Amino acid sequence: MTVSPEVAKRLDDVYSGNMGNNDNSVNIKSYHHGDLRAALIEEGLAQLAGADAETLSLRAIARKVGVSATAVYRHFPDKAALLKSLCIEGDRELAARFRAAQEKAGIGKSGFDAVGQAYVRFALDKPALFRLMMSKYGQMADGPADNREAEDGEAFRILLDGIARLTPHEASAERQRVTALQSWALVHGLATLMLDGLVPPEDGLISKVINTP
Amino acid sequence: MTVSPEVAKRLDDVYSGNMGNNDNSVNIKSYHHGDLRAALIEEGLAQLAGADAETLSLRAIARKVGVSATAVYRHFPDKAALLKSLCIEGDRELAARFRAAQEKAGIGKSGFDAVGQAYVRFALDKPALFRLMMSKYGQMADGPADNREAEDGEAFRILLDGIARLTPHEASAERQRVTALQSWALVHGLATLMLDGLVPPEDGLISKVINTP
DNA sequence: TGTACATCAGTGAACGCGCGTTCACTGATGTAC
DNA sequence: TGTACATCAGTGAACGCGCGTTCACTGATGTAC
Repeated sequence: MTVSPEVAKRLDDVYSGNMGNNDNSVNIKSYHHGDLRAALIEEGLAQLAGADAETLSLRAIARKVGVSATAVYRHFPDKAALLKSLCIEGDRELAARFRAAQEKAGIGKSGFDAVGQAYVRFALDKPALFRLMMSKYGQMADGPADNREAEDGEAFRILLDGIARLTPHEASAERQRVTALQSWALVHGLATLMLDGLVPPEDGLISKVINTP
Repeated sequence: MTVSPEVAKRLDDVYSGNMGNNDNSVNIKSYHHGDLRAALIEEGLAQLAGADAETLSLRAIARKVGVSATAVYRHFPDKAALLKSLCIEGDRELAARFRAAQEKAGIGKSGFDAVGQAYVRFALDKPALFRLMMSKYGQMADGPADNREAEDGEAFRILLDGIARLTPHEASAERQRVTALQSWALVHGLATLMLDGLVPPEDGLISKVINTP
Protein backbone atom coordinates (compact mmCIF):
# COMPACT_ATOMS: atom_id res chain seq x y z
CA MET A 1 0.00 0.00 0.00
CA THR A 2 1.48 3.32 -1.00
CA VAL A 3 0.52 6.27 1.08
CA SER A 4 0.93 9.96 0.37
CA PRO A 5 2.64 12.21 2.94
CA GLU A 6 -0.68 13.73 3.83
CA VAL A 7 -2.01 10.34 4.75
CA ALA A 8 0.85 9.86 7.12
CA LYS A 9 0.11 13.10 8.91
CA ARG A 10 -3.54 12.21 9.37
CA LEU A 11 -3.59 8.51 9.80
CA ASP A 12 -0.22 7.34 11.11
CA ASP A 13 -1.05 7.64 14.77
CA VAL A 14 -4.40 6.08 14.14
CA TYR A 15 -3.42 2.95 12.32
CA SER A 16 -3.64 -0.02 14.60
CA GLY A 17 0.08 -0.85 14.40
CA ASN A 18 1.11 2.35 16.11
CA MET A 19 -1.91 3.62 17.94
CA GLY A 20 0.32 4.98 20.68
CA ASN A 21 -0.71 4.78 24.31
CA ASN A 22 -3.96 2.90 24.35
CA ASP A 23 -3.74 0.15 21.77
CA ASN A 24 -6.46 -1.97 23.22
CA SER A 25 -9.10 0.59 24.16
CA VAL A 26 -11.93 0.79 21.67
CA ASN A 27 -11.78 4.37 20.57
CA ILE A 28 -14.81 5.25 18.50
CA LYS A 29 -12.85 7.85 16.55
CA SER A 30 -10.06 5.46 15.56
CA TYR A 31 -10.06 3.15 12.61
CA HIS A 32 -7.84 0.21 12.10
CA HIS A 33 -5.23 -0.48 9.57
CA GLY A 34 -6.66 -0.42 6.10
CA ASP A 35 -10.06 0.56 7.34
CA LEU A 36 -10.26 3.50 5.05
CA ARG A 37 -13.91 2.67 4.57
CA ALA A 38 -14.72 3.55 8.16
CA ALA A 39 -12.60 6.67 7.93
CA LEU A 40 -14.49 7.82 4.86
CA ILE A 41 -17.83 7.27 6.51
CA GLU A 42 -16.69 9.06 9.62
CA GLU A 43 -15.42 12.01 7.62
CA GLY A 44 -18.60 12.04 5.57
CA LEU A 45 -20.64 12.29 8.72
CA ALA A 46 -18.35 15.02 10.00
CA GLN A 47 -18.81 17.07 6.84
CA LEU A 48 -22.52 16.48 7.04
CA ALA A 49 -22.41 17.70 10.63
CA GLY A 50 -20.84 20.84 9.20
CA ALA A 51 -24.45 21.54 8.35
CA ASP A 52 -23.77 22.30 4.71
CA ALA A 53 -26.60 20.92 2.65
CA GLU A 54 -26.13 18.61 -0.29
CA THR A 55 -22.84 20.10 -1.33
CA LEU A 56 -21.21 17.03 0.11
CA SER A 57 -18.70 15.72 -2.40
CA LEU A 58 -16.81 12.50 -2.69
CA ARG A 59 -13.66 14.38 -3.57
CA ALA A 60 -13.92 16.62 -0.53
CA ILE A 61 -14.29 13.66 1.79
CA ALA A 62 -11.33 11.86 0.29
CA ARG A 63 -9.26 15.04 0.39
CA LYS A 64 -10.01 15.60 4.06
CA VAL A 65 -9.15 12.03 4.96
CA GLY A 66 -5.91 12.56 3.10
CA VAL A 67 -6.43 10.07 0.36
CA SER A 68 -6.87 10.35 -3.37
CA ALA A 69 -10.40 10.57 -4.68
CA THR A 70 -9.99 7.36 -6.60
CA ALA A 71 -9.16 5.43 -3.47
CA VAL A 72 -12.78 5.74 -2.49
CA TYR A 73 -13.69 3.40 -5.31
CA ARG A 74 -11.85 0.59 -3.55
CA HIS A 75 -14.56 0.70 -0.90
CA PHE A 76 -17.69 2.00 -2.57
CA PRO A 77 -18.89 1.36 -6.10
CA ASP A 78 -19.89 4.99 -6.44
CA LYS A 79 -20.87 8.12 -4.58
CA ALA A 80 -24.44 6.96 -4.05
CA ALA A 81 -23.18 3.92 -2.15
CA LEU A 82 -21.13 6.15 0.13
CA LEU A 83 -24.16 8.31 0.84
CA LYS A 84 -26.23 5.25 1.57
CA SER A 85 -23.66 4.11 4.10
CA LEU A 86 -23.85 7.49 5.78
CA CYS A 87 -27.59 7.05 6.07
CA ILE A 88 -27.22 3.62 7.59
CA GLU A 89 -24.84 5.05 10.16
CA GLY A 90 -27.32 7.82 10.85
CA ASP A 91 -30.10 5.33 11.34
CA ARG A 92 -27.94 3.49 13.85
CA GLU A 93 -27.42 6.59 15.91
CA LEU A 94 -31.01 7.69 15.73
CA ALA A 95 -32.13 4.23 16.82
CA ALA A 96 -29.75 4.37 19.75
CA ARG A 97 -31.17 7.71 20.79
CA PHE A 98 -34.67 6.33 20.50
CA ARG A 99 -33.82 3.38 22.69
CA ALA A 100 -32.20 5.60 25.28
CA ALA A 101 -35.23 7.88 25.33
CA GLN A 102 -37.59 4.96 25.68
CA GLU A 103 -35.63 3.36 28.48
CA LYS A 104 -35.63 6.59 30.38
CA ALA A 105 -39.29 7.42 29.95
CA GLY A 106 -41.00 4.07 29.70
CA ILE A 107 -43.27 2.82 27.00
CA GLY A 108 -46.44 4.79 27.66
CA LYS A 109 -47.37 8.18 26.35
CA SER A 110 -44.38 9.76 28.06
CA GLY A 111 -42.16 7.21 26.37
CA PHE A 112 -43.43 8.11 22.98
CA ASP A 113 -43.13 11.80 23.73
CA ALA A 114 -39.50 11.21 24.61
CA VAL A 115 -38.95 9.43 21.32
CA GLY A 116 -40.58 12.32 19.52
CA GLN A 117 -38.30 14.78 21.24
CA ALA A 118 -35.30 12.64 20.37
CA TYR A 119 -36.47 12.72 16.77
CA VAL A 120 -36.54 16.51 16.69
CA ARG A 121 -33.28 16.87 18.57
CA PHE A 122 -31.52 14.51 16.22
CA ALA A 123 -32.74 16.54 13.27
CA LEU A 124 -31.43 19.71 14.87
CA ASP A 125 -28.13 18.14 15.86
CA LYS A 126 -27.42 16.70 12.41
CA PRO A 127 -29.52 18.64 9.95
CA ALA A 128 -27.75 17.56 6.80
CA LEU A 129 -27.61 13.93 7.84
CA PHE A 130 -31.25 13.99 8.81
CA ARG A 131 -32.18 15.43 5.46
CA LEU A 132 -30.04 12.89 3.68
CA MET A 133 -31.79 10.11 5.58
CA MET A 134 -35.10 11.46 4.40
CA SER A 135 -33.91 11.64 0.83
CA LYS A 136 -33.73 8.89 -1.71
CA TYR A 137 -30.48 7.70 -0.18
CA GLY A 138 -32.01 7.12 3.21
CA GLN A 139 -33.26 3.82 4.46
CA MET A 140 -36.62 5.25 5.21
CA ALA A 141 -37.25 6.14 1.63
CA ASP A 142 -36.13 3.67 -0.99
CA GLY A 143 -36.27 4.74 -4.56
CA PRO A 144 -38.62 7.34 -5.95
CA ALA A 145 -41.60 8.49 -3.98
CA ASP A 146 -44.16 6.18 -5.46
CA ASN A 147 -43.22 2.54 -5.49
CA ARG A 148 -41.10 2.35 -2.41
CA GLU A 149 -39.80 -0.74 -0.76
CA ALA A 150 -40.64 -1.14 2.88
CA GLU A 151 -36.98 -1.71 3.67
CA ASP A 152 -36.94 0.52 6.69
CA GLY A 153 -34.23 1.31 9.14
CA GLU A 154 -34.27 0.33 12.76
CA ALA A 155 -35.02 3.84 13.93
CA PHE A 156 -38.08 3.95 11.77
CA ARG A 157 -39.26 0.66 13.22
CA ILE A 158 -38.89 1.89 16.79
CA LEU A 159 -40.80 5.01 15.95
CA LEU A 160 -43.67 3.14 14.38
CA ASP A 161 -43.75 0.64 17.22
CA GLY A 162 -43.99 3.44 19.73
CA ILE A 163 -46.84 5.00 17.84
CA ALA A 164 -48.64 1.70 17.48
CA ARG A 165 -48.39 1.08 21.20
CA LEU A 166 -50.14 4.34 21.87
CA THR A 167 -53.03 3.67 19.59
CA PRO A 168 -56.07 2.09 21.25
CA HIS A 169 -56.38 -1.54 20.22
CA GLU A 170 -60.08 -1.39 19.78
CA ALA A 171 -59.82 1.31 17.11
CA SER A 172 -60.14 0.32 13.50
CA ALA A 173 -56.99 -0.32 11.54
CA GLU A 174 -57.74 2.75 9.49
CA ARG A 175 -58.16 4.86 12.60
CA GLN A 176 -54.93 3.52 14.04
CA ARG A 177 -53.14 4.37 10.87
CA VAL A 178 -54.39 7.92 10.90
CA THR A 179 -53.50 8.43 14.53
CA ALA A 180 -50.00 7.11 13.95
CA LEU A 181 -49.57 9.36 10.98
CA GLN A 182 -50.71 12.36 12.96
CA SER A 183 -48.12 11.71 15.62
CA TRP A 184 -45.40 11.24 13.10
CA ALA A 185 -46.41 14.26 11.06
CA LEU A 186 -46.45 16.47 14.15
CA VAL A 187 -42.98 15.43 15.16
CA HIS A 188 -41.57 15.45 11.66
CA GLY A 189 -43.16 18.79 10.88
CA LEU A 190 -41.75 20.41 13.98
CA ALA A 191 -38.33 19.01 13.13
CA THR A 192 -38.30 20.31 9.58
CA LEU A 193 -39.78 23.67 10.48
CA MET A 194 -37.03 24.21 12.99
CA LEU A 195 -34.48 22.84 10.56
CA ASP A 196 -35.52 25.28 7.88
CA GLY A 197 -35.40 28.17 10.29
CA LEU A 198 -39.13 28.80 10.19
CA VAL A 199 -39.53 28.14 13.88
CA PRO A 200 -36.91 28.93 16.50
CA PRO A 201 -35.22 25.73 17.63
CA GLU A 202 -35.91 26.24 21.30
CA ASP A 203 -35.72 23.25 23.56
CA GLY A 204 -38.69 24.30 25.64
CA LEU A 205 -40.81 24.66 22.57
CA ILE A 206 -40.07 21.12 21.46
CA SER A 207 -41.35 19.53 24.62
CA LYS A 208 -44.38 21.80 24.81
CA VAL A 209 -45.46 21.08 21.26
CA ILE A 210 -44.93 17.36 21.58
CA ASN A 211 -46.07 16.67 25.11
CA THR A 212 -49.42 18.39 24.86
CA PRO A 213 -52.05 15.83 23.90
CA MET B 1 -32.18 44.05 -29.72
CA THR B 2 -30.43 41.19 -31.44
CA VAL B 3 -32.11 37.87 -31.32
CA SER B 4 -30.77 34.45 -32.17
CA PRO B 5 -32.66 32.19 -34.56
CA GLU B 6 -33.75 30.02 -31.67
CA VAL B 7 -35.34 32.98 -29.98
CA ALA B 8 -37.36 33.65 -33.08
CA LYS B 9 -38.69 30.13 -33.16
CA ARG B 10 -39.75 30.27 -29.53
CA LEU B 11 -40.80 33.81 -28.96
CA ASP B 12 -41.81 35.37 -32.25
CA ASP B 13 -45.44 34.45 -32.07
CA VAL B 14 -45.53 35.50 -28.49
CA TYR B 15 -44.12 38.97 -28.70
CA SER B 16 -46.84 41.56 -28.50
CA GLY B 17 -46.20 42.99 -31.97
CA ASN B 18 -47.21 39.78 -33.69
CA MET B 19 -49.18 37.83 -31.17
CA GLY B 20 -51.32 36.48 -33.97
CA ASN B 21 -55.03 35.97 -33.53
CA ASN B 22 -55.84 37.18 -30.05
CA ASP B 23 -53.75 40.25 -29.43
CA ASN B 24 -55.88 41.67 -26.71
CA SER B 25 -56.73 38.59 -24.67
CA VAL B 26 -54.66 38.25 -21.55
CA ASN B 27 -53.00 34.90 -22.02
CA ILE B 28 -51.29 33.84 -18.85
CA LYS B 29 -48.69 31.90 -20.81
CA SER B 30 -47.75 34.84 -23.02
CA TYR B 31 -45.26 37.52 -22.19
CA HIS B 32 -44.96 40.83 -23.89
CA HIS B 33 -42.23 42.26 -25.97
CA GLY B 34 -39.05 42.49 -24.00
CA ASP B 35 -40.56 40.83 -21.01
CA LEU B 36 -37.90 38.22 -20.89
CA ARG B 37 -37.97 38.54 -17.14
CA ALA B 38 -41.45 37.07 -16.96
CA ALA B 39 -40.50 34.36 -19.43
CA LEU B 40 -37.52 33.36 -17.31
CA ILE B 41 -39.62 33.16 -14.19
CA GLU B 42 -42.24 31.14 -15.97
CA GLU B 43 -39.68 28.74 -17.32
CA GLY B 44 -38.03 28.51 -13.93
CA LEU B 45 -41.33 27.51 -12.40
CA ALA B 46 -41.88 25.02 -15.20
CA GLN B 47 -38.53 23.38 -14.58
CA LEU B 48 -39.24 23.36 -10.88
CA ALA B 49 -42.55 21.68 -11.68
CA GLY B 50 -40.47 19.07 -13.46
CA ALA B 51 -39.95 17.93 -9.89
CA ASP B 52 -36.17 17.78 -10.16
CA ALA B 53 -34.71 18.94 -6.89
CA GLU B 54 -32.14 21.70 -6.61
CA THR B 55 -30.50 20.93 -9.92
CA LEU B 56 -32.20 23.99 -11.28
CA SER B 57 -29.64 25.97 -13.23
CA LEU B 58 -29.64 29.46 -14.61
CA ARG B 59 -28.14 28.23 -17.84
CA ALA B 60 -30.79 25.58 -18.30
CA ILE B 61 -33.58 28.10 -17.85
CA ALA B 62 -32.03 30.53 -20.32
CA ARG B 63 -31.40 27.71 -22.78
CA LYS B 64 -34.99 26.55 -22.63
CA VAL B 65 -36.33 30.05 -23.11
CA GLY B 66 -34.06 30.29 -26.11
CA VAL B 67 -31.81 33.02 -24.89
CA SER B 68 -28.16 33.21 -23.97
CA ALA B 69 -27.26 32.62 -20.35
CA THR B 70 -25.83 36.08 -20.04
CA ALA B 71 -29.11 37.67 -21.05
CA VAL B 72 -30.45 36.67 -17.67
CA TYR B 73 -28.16 39.20 -16.07
CA ARG B 74 -30.10 41.99 -17.73
CA HIS B 75 -33.00 41.10 -15.46
CA PHE B 76 -31.53 39.59 -12.35
CA PRO B 77 -28.31 40.52 -10.59
CA ASP B 78 -27.52 36.86 -10.05
CA LYS B 79 -28.96 33.40 -9.77
CA ALA B 80 -30.08 33.91 -6.19
CA ALA B 81 -32.27 36.80 -7.29
CA LEU B 82 -33.91 34.62 -9.91
CA LEU B 83 -34.62 31.96 -7.32
CA LYS B 84 -36.04 34.53 -4.97
CA SER B 85 -38.41 35.68 -7.70
CA LEU B 86 -39.56 32.12 -8.19
CA CYS B 87 -40.34 31.94 -4.50
CA ILE B 88 -42.33 35.14 -4.62
CA GLU B 89 -44.35 33.75 -7.48
CA GLY B 90 -44.88 30.56 -5.52
CA ASP B 91 -46.08 32.51 -2.52
CA ARG B 92 -48.57 34.30 -4.73
CA GLU B 93 -50.04 31.06 -5.94
CA LEU B 94 -50.11 29.46 -2.54
CA ALA B 95 -51.84 32.51 -1.12
CA ALA B 96 -54.42 32.35 -3.89
CA ARG B 97 -55.08 28.71 -3.09
CA PHE B 98 -55.41 29.54 0.56
CA ARG B 99 -57.92 32.27 -0.16
CA ALA B 100 -59.94 30.00 -2.41
CA ALA B 101 -59.99 27.29 0.23
CA GLN B 102 -61.05 29.72 2.91
CA GLU B 103 -63.83 31.21 0.82
CA LYS B 104 -65.18 27.79 0.10
CA ALA B 105 -65.06 26.48 3.65
CA GLY B 106 -65.54 29.53 5.83
CA ILE B 107 -63.32 30.77 8.59
CA GLY B 108 -64.06 28.27 11.33
CA LYS B 109 -62.38 24.99 11.96
CA SER B 110 -63.44 23.67 8.58
CA GLY B 111 -61.93 26.75 6.97
CA PHE B 112 -58.61 26.12 8.57
CA ASP B 113 -58.74 22.45 7.68
CA ALA B 114 -59.27 23.48 4.08
CA VAL B 115 -56.24 25.75 4.23
CA GLY B 116 -54.21 22.92 5.69
CA GLN B 117 -55.26 20.62 2.89
CA ALA B 118 -54.38 23.30 0.35
CA TYR B 119 -50.97 23.53 1.98
CA VAL B 120 -50.32 19.83 1.55
CA ARG B 121 -51.72 19.72 -1.96
CA PHE B 122 -49.58 22.63 -3.04
CA ALA B 123 -46.51 20.86 -1.71
CA LEU B 124 -47.43 17.74 -3.65
CA ASP B 125 -48.26 19.67 -6.80
CA LYS B 126 -45.03 21.65 -6.84
CA PRO B 127 -42.55 19.76 -4.71
CA ALA B 128 -39.42 21.52 -5.85
CA LEU B 129 -41.00 24.95 -5.65
CA PHE B 130 -42.36 24.20 -2.21
CA ARG B 131 -38.96 23.11 -1.04
CA LEU B 132 -37.37 26.17 -2.55
CA MET B 133 -39.86 28.35 -0.72
CA MET B 134 -38.88 26.68 2.52
CA SER B 135 -35.20 27.20 1.81
CA LYS B 136 -33.13 30.28 2.37
CA TYR B 137 -34.43 31.73 -0.88
CA GLY B 138 -38.03 31.60 0.25
CA GLN B 139 -39.92 34.47 1.73
CA MET B 140 -40.83 32.47 4.75
CA ALA B 141 -37.24 32.00 5.75
CA ASP B 142 -34.94 34.95 5.34
CA GLY B 143 -31.31 34.35 5.84
CA PRO B 144 -29.84 31.62 8.00
CA ALA B 145 -31.97 29.82 10.53
CA ASP B 146 -31.14 31.88 13.55
CA ASN B 147 -31.58 35.60 13.16
CA ARG B 148 -34.36 35.70 10.63
CA GLU B 149 -36.31 38.70 9.58
CA ALA B 150 -40.04 38.43 9.93
CA GLU B 151 -40.45 39.41 6.29
CA ASP B 152 -43.06 36.82 5.55
CA GLY B 153 -45.02 36.13 2.43
CA GLU B 154 -48.73 36.57 2.08
CA ALA B 155 -49.40 32.84 2.16
CA PHE B 156 -47.63 32.57 5.45
CA ARG B 157 -49.72 35.38 6.86
CA ILE B 158 -52.97 33.77 5.82
CA LEU B 159 -51.89 30.51 7.38
CA LEU B 160 -50.99 32.11 10.67
CA ASP B 161 -54.17 34.17 10.69
CA GLY B 162 -56.22 31.03 10.20
CA ILE B 163 -54.46 29.33 13.04
CA ALA B 164 -54.84 32.34 15.31
CA ARG B 165 -58.53 32.49 14.62
CA LEU B 166 -58.91 28.93 15.82
CA THR B 167 -57.10 29.46 19.06
CA PRO B 168 -59.32 30.31 22.03
CA HIS B 169 -58.91 33.95 22.95
CA GLU B 170 -58.87 33.32 26.63
CA ALA B 171 -55.83 31.09 26.36
CA SER B 172 -52.46 32.48 27.34
CA ALA B 173 -50.26 33.85 24.60
CA GLU B 174 -47.87 30.99 25.21
CA ARG B 175 -50.64 28.45 24.91
CA GLN B 176 -51.89 30.05 21.70
CA ARG B 177 -48.42 29.93 20.27
CA VAL B 178 -48.06 26.25 21.01
CA THR B 179 -51.45 25.41 19.55
CA ALA B 180 -50.66 27.32 16.38
CA LEU B 181 -47.34 25.59 16.05
CA GLN B 182 -48.96 22.20 16.50
CA SER B 183 -51.36 22.88 13.68
CA TRP B 184 -48.64 24.09 11.41
CA ALA B 185 -46.29 21.26 12.29
CA LEU B 186 -48.98 18.67 11.61
CA VAL B 187 -49.73 20.09 8.20
CA HIS B 188 -46.13 20.76 7.31
CA GLY B 189 -45.05 17.35 8.53
CA LEU B 190 -47.65 15.58 6.49
CA ALA B 191 -46.64 17.58 3.44
CA THR B 192 -42.95 16.81 3.72
CA LEU B 193 -43.47 13.16 4.60
CA MET B 194 -45.52 12.73 1.48
CA LEU B 195 -43.06 14.79 -0.50
CA ASP B 196 -40.17 12.61 0.56
CA GLY B 197 -42.08 9.47 -0.28
CA LEU B 198 -42.32 8.28 3.30
CA VAL B 199 -46.10 8.37 3.25
CA PRO B 200 -48.23 7.63 0.22
CA PRO B 201 -49.64 10.90 -1.16
CA GLU B 202 -53.24 9.79 -1.05
CA ASP B 203 -55.90 12.43 -1.15
CA GLY B 204 -58.12 10.66 1.34
CA LEU B 205 -55.30 10.39 3.80
CA ILE B 206 -54.68 14.12 3.70
CA SER B 207 -58.17 15.05 4.74
CA LYS B 208 -58.37 12.34 7.37
CA VAL B 209 -55.13 13.35 9.01
CA ILE B 210 -55.96 17.04 8.96
CA ASN B 211 -59.66 17.05 9.68
CA THR B 212 -59.54 14.90 12.77
CA PRO B 213 -59.32 17.14 15.81
C1' DT C 1 -38.84 64.79 -41.57
C1' DG C 2 -34.18 63.72 -40.99
C1' DT C 3 -30.19 63.15 -38.36
C1' DA C 4 -27.02 62.44 -34.10
C1' DC C 5 -26.74 60.11 -30.25
C1' DA C 6 -27.57 57.77 -25.74
C1' DT C 7 -29.67 53.75 -23.93
C1' DC C 8 -30.58 49.21 -23.45
C1' DA C 9 -31.20 44.18 -24.21
C1' DG C 10 -29.30 41.08 -26.31
C1' DT C 11 -24.76 38.23 -28.16
C1' DG C 12 -20.85 34.54 -27.94
C1' DA C 13 -16.35 33.59 -26.22
C1' DA C 14 -13.97 32.84 -22.27
C1' DC C 15 -12.78 32.42 -17.17
C1' DG C 16 -12.02 29.18 -13.42
C1' DC C 17 -14.17 25.87 -10.72
C1' DG C 18 -15.16 21.41 -8.74
C1' DC C 19 -17.36 17.53 -9.67
C1' DG C 20 -17.77 12.00 -10.51
C1' DT C 21 -15.53 8.68 -12.78
C1' DT C 22 -11.93 5.94 -15.80
C1' DC C 23 -7.49 4.49 -16.60
C1' DA C 24 -3.09 2.28 -16.36
C1' DC C 25 0.00 2.13 -12.86
C1' DT C 26 2.79 0.72 -8.47
C1' DG C 27 4.36 -1.07 -4.52
C1' DA C 28 3.44 -3.50 -0.23
C1' DT C 29 1.43 -7.77 1.75
C1' DG C 30 0.51 -12.50 2.29
C1' DT C 31 0.59 -17.22 0.62
C1' DA C 32 2.32 -21.71 -1.65
C1' DC C 33 6.00 -24.45 -2.28
C1' DT D 1 13.92 -19.95 5.34
C1' DG D 2 13.76 -18.20 0.90
C1' DT D 3 11.65 -17.30 -3.34
C1' DA D 4 7.76 -16.64 -7.01
C1' DC D 5 3.66 -14.82 -7.56
C1' DA D 6 -1.21 -13.31 -7.10
C1' DT D 7 -3.85 -9.98 -4.74
C1' DC D 8 -5.15 -5.76 -3.26
C1' DA D 9 -5.28 -0.83 -1.85
C1' DG D 10 -3.49 2.79 -3.00
C1' DT D 11 -1.54 6.56 -6.78
C1' DG D 12 -1.87 10.73 -10.16
C1' DA D 13 -3.19 12.13 -14.67
C1' DA D 14 -6.90 12.72 -17.43
C1' DC D 15 -11.84 12.63 -19.26
C1' DG D 16 -15.93 15.39 -20.07
C1' DC D 17 -19.34 17.90 -17.87
C1' DG D 18 -22.10 21.85 -16.58
C1' DC D 19 -22.05 25.43 -13.76
C1' DG D 20 -22.18 30.89 -12.51
C1' DT D 21 -20.18 34.78 -13.96
C1' DT D 22 -17.23 38.44 -16.66
C1' DC D 23 -16.16 40.68 -20.71
C1' DA D 24 -16.22 43.51 -24.74
C1' DC D 25 -19.32 43.68 -28.24
C1' DT D 26 -23.50 44.86 -31.38
C1' DG D 27 -27.48 46.31 -33.25
C1' DA D 28 -32.18 47.98 -32.61
C1' DT D 29 -35.05 51.56 -30.34
C1' DG D 30 -36.42 55.96 -28.88
C1' DT D 31 -35.51 60.83 -28.12
C1' DA D 32 -33.77 65.77 -28.90
C1' DC D 33 -33.10 69.12 -32.05
